[in-house]
Amino acid sequence: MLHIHNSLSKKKEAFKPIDPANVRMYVCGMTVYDYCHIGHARVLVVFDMVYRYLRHIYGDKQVTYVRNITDIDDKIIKRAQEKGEPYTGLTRCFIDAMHEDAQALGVQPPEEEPRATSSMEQIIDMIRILVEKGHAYAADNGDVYYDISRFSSYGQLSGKRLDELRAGERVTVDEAKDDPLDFVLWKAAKPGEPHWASPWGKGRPGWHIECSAMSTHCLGNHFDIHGGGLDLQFPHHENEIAQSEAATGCKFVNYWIHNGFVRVDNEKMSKSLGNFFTIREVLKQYNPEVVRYFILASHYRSPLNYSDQHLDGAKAALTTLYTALRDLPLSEEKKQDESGQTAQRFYAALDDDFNTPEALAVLFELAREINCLQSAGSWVDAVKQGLLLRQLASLLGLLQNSPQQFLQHGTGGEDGDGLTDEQIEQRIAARNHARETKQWAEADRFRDELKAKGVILEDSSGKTTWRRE
RNA sequence: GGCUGGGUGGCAGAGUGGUUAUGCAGCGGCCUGCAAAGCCGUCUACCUCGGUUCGACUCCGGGCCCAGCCUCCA
Repeated sequence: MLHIHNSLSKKKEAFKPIDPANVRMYVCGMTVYDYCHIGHARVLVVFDMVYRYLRHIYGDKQVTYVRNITDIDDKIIKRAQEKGEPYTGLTRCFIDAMHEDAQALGVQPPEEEPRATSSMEQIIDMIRILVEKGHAYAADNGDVYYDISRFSSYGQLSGKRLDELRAGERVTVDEAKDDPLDFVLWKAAKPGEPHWASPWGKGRPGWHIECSAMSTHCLGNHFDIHGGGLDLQFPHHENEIAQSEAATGCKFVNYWIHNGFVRVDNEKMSKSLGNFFTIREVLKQYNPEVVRYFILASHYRSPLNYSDQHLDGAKAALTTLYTALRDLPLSEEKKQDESGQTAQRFYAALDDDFNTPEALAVLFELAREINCLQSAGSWVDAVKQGLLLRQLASLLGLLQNSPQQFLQHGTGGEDGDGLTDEQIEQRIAARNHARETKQWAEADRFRDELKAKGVILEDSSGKTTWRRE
């Protein structure tokens, strides 16, 4: 049975869906004013894995995954002004880029991808309800604020207490607010800013309210899982709970999942620190599957240190797995029996709060078994286990490419050596000709030349195969 | 300052009150014309000080160190 570490209770809990026929998950997506970085890649990949696993348990049609797009906010407006273009052009560009990045990483699209600008009706509606219920107030400056004092359990998710927050020196005082901790639901538009009409005048939504409005609109007032990066826990998710529960009168979310940060040199990767690597930058150097493996090789709640060494390690590990599959005919579509111990251990690992490192360890043991079966000549069993390996790995979105494709062209970006497959094959033939007449120096020269260009030759069972390192 | 989370072998990274994580790297062997890949074997661990226990890396307490949140951020 699946257990999830719930940020709300800070404990591992058995996962019990509200309705097993429709398991509902909402994840906070991107604010689209720049390219996605590796931190965003982690959110995309981690929750894609969660999504895959939920569908495995409850059925493909029984899981609804919603991931929003924030396509209007201060930063978007600022960036568009800097670039001297309409904000819609800017967001369109980065939404497309995000979709490209996600697809490259093998991230399956969610069922719904609501955008703030397409959800104004629901957003305004929720603010109106909050005002009517006395949980929000319109200030003199045209903004509408959420009244924190009316929501008694505020701080539950982030483990914060109101008096402690107030004691902190970093809460900025805004004259228009009744309480410095009140947060904005509706921002009055300044001249020249994009705006929408509302009962409180022209303006745009605050950041937090859009997620409350979109999630409850798409998934209902009460749903199963809400996820996002750890940095959203406070104040974003805390505020979402306050807004949603005050507006609907229902419990908002049962399980909160937060993934850990990506770090660079032991420091959080973030836009504000400027120490980020964009996904597309990294993909010039590494195969997207390597990036995916790198992300899943750590537990989702642990910090993930980014470096070339770690990606090189991920590539080596993935090469080992693909090598085990290399010589097997894996075209068969038949589903493999999963009642064996290996598959059970794999699923037990994922059941334990999505322990992907443990699950990967099982895959390596399976790979070794396949290699042993192959060298023992047990081809039927080797193929069976090979199919099982690929079947299990599909839950992680790994090993779905052909081994040949990964091993020969998996370097990421272009094959940098300028050699075509035919040229490589020609040299292999020339080398094997030399080997037949025992001209070893000549044969080694061909191999060394290819090695210098990053092409590794391997002679096994009377055949020569090649791969790029 | 308040509140979280964490400190595991050369590196990365799981886990457990007494028994092999796993990957990469190293070493020895098998295989190979030689390699590579693969297989077998093998060496490096559990921040520190106390406590509980027959026994703790694993539980409890103190300390040190690191990261994060308290402000936009996945």
